[in-house]
Amino acid sequence: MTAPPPPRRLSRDELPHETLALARALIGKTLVHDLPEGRLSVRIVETEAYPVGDAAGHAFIGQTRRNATLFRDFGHAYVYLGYGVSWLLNVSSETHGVGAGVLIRAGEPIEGVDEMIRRRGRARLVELTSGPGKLAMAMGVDKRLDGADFFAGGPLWLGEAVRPRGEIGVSVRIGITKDADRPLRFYERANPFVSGPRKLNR
DNA sequence: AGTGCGATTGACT
DNA sequence: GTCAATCGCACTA
Repeated sequence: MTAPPPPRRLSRDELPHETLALARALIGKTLVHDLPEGRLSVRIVETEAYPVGDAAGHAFIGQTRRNATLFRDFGHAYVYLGYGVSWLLNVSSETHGVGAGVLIRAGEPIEGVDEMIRRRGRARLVELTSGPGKLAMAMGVDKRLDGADFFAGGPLWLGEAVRPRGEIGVSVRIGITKDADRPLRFYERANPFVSGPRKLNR
């Protein structure tokens, strides 16, 4: 077995800072977490945008201690606990003082699959990272990484695409009640690691 | 101090 | 398909 070539780290200006463009651009890119146990990486296949002024976004109520990372400049990890159960990972977008971000909802396991299986307590590949809480758990992402900079040489980073991406689908976002009709969810069509009901994924 | 509510998941009918 | 678990946070008083 030959290990796949490591992806190159992306720099801050190789991705759009604007929220919707970022959500689209992240599809196909690599999310990496380097740990003592080894490298965990996924190919990002699903995202959701939470732009400025979006009533569904955590930043809508203004800056609080919980959502402070969303107001940092582009490229910081906003990690919060959803439903008291799951950690969810976002990338802060726009510029300092502007509360917006992109939720990373699903990925396709690339490296560290055995470790992901251990962390998830599930052996089936499709159950490892096909949802935002699952992805964070498999990738070893929790509150400790809130505020981490994706582009400062740290253990959590974004890499170039490891292969061309397929056609991108767009749908409404999953699990929200406010601003629920906006087409702000992006995913790679026909990718088995995308979350959500199949009818949303066409 | 008490209340209500999720950017979810997994178990179960 | 339905539904409970679980808890940090924002808000009210």
